[in-house]
Amino acid sequence: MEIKRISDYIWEIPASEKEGMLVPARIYATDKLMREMDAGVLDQVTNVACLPGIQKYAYCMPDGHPGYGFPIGGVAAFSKEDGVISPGGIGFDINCGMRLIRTDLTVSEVTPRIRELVDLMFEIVPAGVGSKGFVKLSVEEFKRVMECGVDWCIENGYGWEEDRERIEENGCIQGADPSKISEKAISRGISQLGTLGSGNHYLEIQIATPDKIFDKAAARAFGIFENQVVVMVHCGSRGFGHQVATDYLRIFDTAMRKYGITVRDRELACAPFNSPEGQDYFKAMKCAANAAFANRQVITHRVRQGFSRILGRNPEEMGMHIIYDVAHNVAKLETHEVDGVEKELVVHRKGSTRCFGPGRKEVPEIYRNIGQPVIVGGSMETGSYLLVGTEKAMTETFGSTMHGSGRTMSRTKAKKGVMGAELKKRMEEAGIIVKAVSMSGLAEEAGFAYKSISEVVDTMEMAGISRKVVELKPIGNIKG
DNA sequence: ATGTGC
Repeated sequence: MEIKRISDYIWEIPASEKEGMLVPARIYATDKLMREMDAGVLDQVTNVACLPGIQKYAYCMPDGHPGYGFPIGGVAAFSKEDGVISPGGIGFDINCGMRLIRTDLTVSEVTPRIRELVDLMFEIVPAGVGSKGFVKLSVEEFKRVMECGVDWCIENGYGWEEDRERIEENGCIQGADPSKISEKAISRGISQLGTLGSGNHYLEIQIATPDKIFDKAAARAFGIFENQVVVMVHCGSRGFGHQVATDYLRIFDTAMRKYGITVRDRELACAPFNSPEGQDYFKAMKCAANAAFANRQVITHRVRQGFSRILGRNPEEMGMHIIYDVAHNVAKLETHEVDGVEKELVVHRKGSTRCFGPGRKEVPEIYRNIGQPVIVGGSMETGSYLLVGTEKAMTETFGSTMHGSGRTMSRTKAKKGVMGAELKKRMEEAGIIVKAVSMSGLAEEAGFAYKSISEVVDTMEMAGISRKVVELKPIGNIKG
């Protein structure tokens, strides 16, 4: 396949390279990241470029790796009028996302209590495959969670009024319709509120690394200072979103025949956005997205309680404000400029993050003159970043950036590379106290199984899409 | 990612 170099950080596969491509594909990467990019990504991103109604380019971010149909790290925007919606472009874990909670505490106050803190968090935030939460819901209440997301949590004592505005979509995407959700999805999801899940999902206690505050103005706006303790939460909609995706992939299989859509790969199953099937999925997807916002909210409540119990002060006194919560597996209706015209588009982000620049109405008022906070998780050994969106992202990538490190090897291969117990020991020697449900699950998340987060972050910064605000280093990790 | 797969 011919790959054209557009700039130091942008590569393009012309639409002439594959039959059926409607737009070119663009990949953000340095030379090194491009050389190491899985060939499956190039195949998938050019398949996406063939989908009806796609606008401008099919994108892949530098953390890209192959996923179900679409690459993880993908961004694709479709015309609202004659484009499609595709579960493969959103991911099975609908509204998998990141939340960052700040504190006024410093490393020296927390380090002496870190083992107790990790132990307590492990106890009060259920993790692992099939884990159940502490919140008991009736079917009617669970449907309220689907419709209201974080609003339900705040009304029921799981959050502060101010939390709402510090969450993408205020923690509640309008238009969620629980009548579009199967019984099976309800039965899987009803007991999972406030749970982490497994895989690379985690709760991490981190430090704002000294000398690694890159953007002083943004750090000030986000309430970040050197040696500060913050808490990062990475999880999504658990079995609930997974079931929604499974249900609608089946429905879309037949819908595609009905609407005469052909795709290069069955995993690209989609339906016209304006069809009844497409709209039903969009409404169901919003239910799962709101459940995921609520999931991270209940976990936040427990994080505040846990810190309070160990440190003997109330969460308000410790300044435990949410900095931001942002999805990296979701489709949204957004207005973007295409060929000089403002258009409403169905923007699919799968393993990519919204990163709106200053001024956009979607950016909370408290951050509007700075830009939207972007939370990206590295591997548990290497650290994470808080970034900020830019003006350039709005014109180049539909206001989107990377989401994390991106795997470089399979889970099976990672497990062969290190034993869980050995990794745990190595991490403790490096000052990271880790408590995991599964030791083999821990090994799958070893740092060597991921791309370098700093390389990926630097790529997006040099491309002008998102800017580094601060690097965050882990001192405690809870995972499934 | 996921009550881990044909």
